[in-house]
Amino acid sequence: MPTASLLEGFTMTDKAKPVLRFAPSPTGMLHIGGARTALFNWLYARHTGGTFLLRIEDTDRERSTPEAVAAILNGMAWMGLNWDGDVIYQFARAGRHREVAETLLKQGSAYRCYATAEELNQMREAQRKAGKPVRYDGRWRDRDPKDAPVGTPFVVRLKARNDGETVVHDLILGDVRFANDQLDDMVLLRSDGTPTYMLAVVVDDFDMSVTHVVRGADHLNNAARQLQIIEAMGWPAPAYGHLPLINGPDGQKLSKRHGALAVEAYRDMGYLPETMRNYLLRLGWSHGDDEIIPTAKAIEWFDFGAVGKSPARMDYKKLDNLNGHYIRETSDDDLVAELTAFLERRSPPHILPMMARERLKSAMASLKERAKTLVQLDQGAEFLYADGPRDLDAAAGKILGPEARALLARTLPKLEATDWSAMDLESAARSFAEESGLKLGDVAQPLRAALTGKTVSPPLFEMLSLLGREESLIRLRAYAA
RNA sequence: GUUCCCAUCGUCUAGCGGUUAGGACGCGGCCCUCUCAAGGCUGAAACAGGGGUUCAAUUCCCCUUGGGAGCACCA
Repeated sequence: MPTASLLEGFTMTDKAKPVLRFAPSPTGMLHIGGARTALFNWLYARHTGGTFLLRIEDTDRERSTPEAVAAILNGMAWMGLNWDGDVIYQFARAGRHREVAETLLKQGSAYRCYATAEELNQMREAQRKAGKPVRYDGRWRDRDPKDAPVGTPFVVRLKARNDGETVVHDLILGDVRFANDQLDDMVLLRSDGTPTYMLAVVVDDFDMSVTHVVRGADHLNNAARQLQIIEAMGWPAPAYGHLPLINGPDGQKLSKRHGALAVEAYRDMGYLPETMRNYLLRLGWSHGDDEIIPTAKAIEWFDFGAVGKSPARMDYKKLDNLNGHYIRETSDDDLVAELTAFLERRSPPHILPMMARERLKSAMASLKERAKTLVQLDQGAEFLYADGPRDLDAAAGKILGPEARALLARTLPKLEATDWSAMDLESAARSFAEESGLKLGDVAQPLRAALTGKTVSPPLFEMLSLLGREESLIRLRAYAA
């Protein structure tokens, strides 16, 4: 029976609507795979008007940390995945889990196993040597409890059926069948009396009225085992959906070696949450030929039927392209705010002066065309941050040789004669180039190098005008000879 | 080893028995152009292999091969 106290938190739960959950274990950051699992759960809940719960699986006291919990919550918040009701902490429910184990024990669906760790290791070793499948051999399954050694610690194991088969009806993979004799008697309660994950998920999902268990495909095998517990308790089974895993660009398992696994790392690399949602969604899910799928559309369209079955690889080039799209799509004001916040998050924080923000705002329309990430946006905007002559980067230094400096010097009077509007500046430069038998580009590149310190920038004459006559001339004169 | 899952361009994918096998990223070319982008046009690029089923297989079935996951008193 569900405990009353637990259900109180979910008064908003509509019994007729789906209930989904994301259930990470707080042993590390929210990584990209977890983020996608959370996203798919969230999308389906929002699509159906159902409920999306967050449960922290912290039954492993050794490895669970408060820092990891915070990281997961932050990651979810950044991704824009809001959950309904309060966060549920699994460890707090250990009493209830034990209660279920007791019930199982009482009704004969579970038994005490007194095998020691060394004993089990030997057993597995022998099985491996003999080339046999490695699994618990059921040595205490049918023993008379009277044989139990007194005062020895024991675990509680499920007395699983070993005939017939268990079928996982999967929303994504279809029916997956497991012969019951392949599944051994899993531990429900450890020798210290704490519940294992296998027991805890089943009990919590039932108590939380979860209707759809959607998680990584690494749990597919577990589904069969969990179904056995559910069957033993006579509970209704949830619908399952196992998402294919995400691999690294090389097709191998996504690991630290590929870098940047935590969702926060993507934030720090300058990706927008909307980009991450769109990218992760398309990694394994499709809607015809659609590529650009804003979150609102995703909610409208999402369904498990269109989830692919095969594992996908991360493609950073495509991520960049998508991010560039969403950066261009973002309003100039919002981007200034994003970039400002991004720079302030840095260590050490970079606080932009008011003047720089003003310039940023004016230049943003041009700047954002050229950036795929906030990092690139920052780099492209650097020349706006402070006054005075620019330091030249390598390429700009190469351009501003003696000849170019002389040309720059000859160009200056022509510019000074204008009203410093972009249009006037450009036509002055054009006619000067024509008179000198040069192309506009020949005249423009030295100007650009001196003005920005780089060979790449937003349109030159716009930038001259934006920086103003005074500031521009200071920068240009510094390199005119 | 064993159980389970998967298999269309380099990558993400559309396809749900009959298609010139489509789109996107990336790559090449052209156009635009003060640089770089953005944008437009365009090119190269795929049904892992072998058996069946069928008038007809990318599509359905089997095998092989290749990837991946699970096999703990972790989750």
